[in-house]
Amino acid sequence: MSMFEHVMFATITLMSLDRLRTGGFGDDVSFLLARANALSLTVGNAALSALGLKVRSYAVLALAADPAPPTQRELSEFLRLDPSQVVALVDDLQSRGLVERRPDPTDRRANVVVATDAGRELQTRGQAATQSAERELHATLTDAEHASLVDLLRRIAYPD
Amino acid sequence: MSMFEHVMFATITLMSLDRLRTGGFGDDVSFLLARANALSLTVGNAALSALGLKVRSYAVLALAADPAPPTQRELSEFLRLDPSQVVALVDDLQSRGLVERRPDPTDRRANVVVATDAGRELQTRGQAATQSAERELHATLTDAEHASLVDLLRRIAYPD
DNA sequence: TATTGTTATACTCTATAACTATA
DNA sequence: TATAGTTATAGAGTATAACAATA
Repeated sequence: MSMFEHVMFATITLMSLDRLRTGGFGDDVSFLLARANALSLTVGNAALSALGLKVRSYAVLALAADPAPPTQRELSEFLRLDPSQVVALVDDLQSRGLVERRPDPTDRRANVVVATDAGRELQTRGQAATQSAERELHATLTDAEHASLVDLLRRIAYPD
Repeated sequence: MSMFEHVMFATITLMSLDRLRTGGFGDDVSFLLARANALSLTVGNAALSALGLKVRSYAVLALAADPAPPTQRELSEFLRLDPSQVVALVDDLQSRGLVERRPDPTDRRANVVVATDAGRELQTRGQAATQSAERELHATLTDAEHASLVDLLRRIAYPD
């Protein structure tokens, strides 16, 4: 079953799952987090696929387009990826001319990953695509609720 | 780098990532969702590993322990797993005597997955382990905020 | 000595298609 | 004709260790 079929099928048959989600388990934060994230990933990847990007590669590109671009090590920590996975992601984006590896002036071991002009252009389009997809996913949330969700998630995502 | 080392390292060096998460991208709901879920998964799997469970297998076990246990198809839809993955998960739990496949009285094609007594006992212990881990992860949230988070996540996880 | 990036490898998870038995 | 479960297989994602260059 393809992911698309799965999503459609799950939507169509969602009514029949009401009894499962009322069984106590369906209110588990970790479970809701997993399910919400799975939906978000599916929708995000679908929205980015026309640009040849996925959520992962878009995240790297977006951070590389930041005024203060990250080293590979910082990408690894921030995105919770193993350093060896960052190598593969950056290799791919670099081979497509979207990012460059530049020597870190303050540490010759480190590479700063910085978006090219083409990369910035694609990042802008990717941002529009993901924001549109996100709006669809959060359509029932008011602005205040959206802000509240960001605050609560941030406190879990970045335990201080 | 092992997952444990990664978590420790990420905690220690989190301060140095402040500038990344203030770059606009760090407030993305989809990104926060991914990061919060990754943390939740890591903590949950760690808490369950002593019981020989992971978040995935615990979820199946918990649903099988429900008074109205699910069919494999329902597990597939609810957990957003391909039916073939459910086969493997149930095979594993069944080989350990934690769940049984029972014929669905209303549909001879379907299997109802129901927890054994041993499965229920392990599920109880798993619930304690995950709840404890979850409390740690959400330590800074008040009860009202926790309830609010559940409500908001549920509206994203189950688009009605 | 410790850290950054890299390579290689094994492992887990996910996606896809084909099959069977029932509906 | 469609659905539930199963099997097999390929692909994507992840974990682990070892290495060269640099701190």
